[in-house]
Amino acid sequence: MTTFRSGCPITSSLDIVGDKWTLVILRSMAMGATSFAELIALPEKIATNILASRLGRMEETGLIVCDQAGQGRRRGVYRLTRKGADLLPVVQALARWGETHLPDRWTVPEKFRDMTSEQLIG
Amino acid sequence: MTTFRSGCPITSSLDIVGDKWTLVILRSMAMGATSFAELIALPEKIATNILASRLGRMEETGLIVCDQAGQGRRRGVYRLTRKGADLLPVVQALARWGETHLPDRWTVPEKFRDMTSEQLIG
DNA sequence: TTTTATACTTGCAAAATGCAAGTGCAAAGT
DNA sequence: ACTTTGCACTTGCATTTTGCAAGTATAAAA
Repeated sequence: MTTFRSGCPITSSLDIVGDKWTLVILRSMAMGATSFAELIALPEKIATNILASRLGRMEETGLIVCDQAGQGRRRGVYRLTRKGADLLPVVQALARWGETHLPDRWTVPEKFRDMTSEQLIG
Repeated sequence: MTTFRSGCPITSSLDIVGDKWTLVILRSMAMGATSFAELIALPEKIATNILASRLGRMEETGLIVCDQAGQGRRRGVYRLTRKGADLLPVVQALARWGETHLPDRWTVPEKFRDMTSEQLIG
């Protein structure tokens, strides 16, 4: 269970997504990733135990759902919920800041820049 | 020195501001805090060693500057740079998400919601 | 039926964070 | 002048989070 540092909505949001990996995973899912394997293959090289733990917490906090989840392994695809997709403006703002203020970064795809939360959950 | 996990501007931004405290400090400075003491008094209760270390790193990465810094203690006031102030959209997006999706959170001041980066550095 | 791929778990090392206490300096009080 | 108070830290150590390497369970493919 998440314990909030204060009632501030900014701090509380950070208590949920303000770790090293959650928003990176979210970015990748916004760009189309749906499986554990795809997320392991990212250039950022997240460790398997961290990914499993982050996906678990993101499911708990309602940012993602896992279709045909249930018994054993091979758990099917992860999808963003409305709650998760609504974090897109945060990620887009980070992209914009990085492109403006950090040297030699990649350019994000145009479609990502113009995307809306609605498009992600369709 | 910051080591980036990849060339992605989103991930790289998170390599700079994606820890537990940096954006909370930034929020407080956007709302007017300028001194160590004011930041220690926040409801979030950041520890003194963490605050000192975060302020140091924020200065290194160019998010803030410290006026009349120099010898000994009593280092004067911290101010946001343009680079730091430009993170305001990220914080505003977090505020919006928190107010929408988390229960029983405070409401951020209207002036904060409508604020621009330019107003912060004046 | 052996191999391969996916989706994890486990054990332990390293790094980040947190708590409590102490330190150095300057201004204020007496 | 001398003590006290407040500010801005530092230090030492405990706890939590993250990271690496290896192993495990299941199912589909060969």
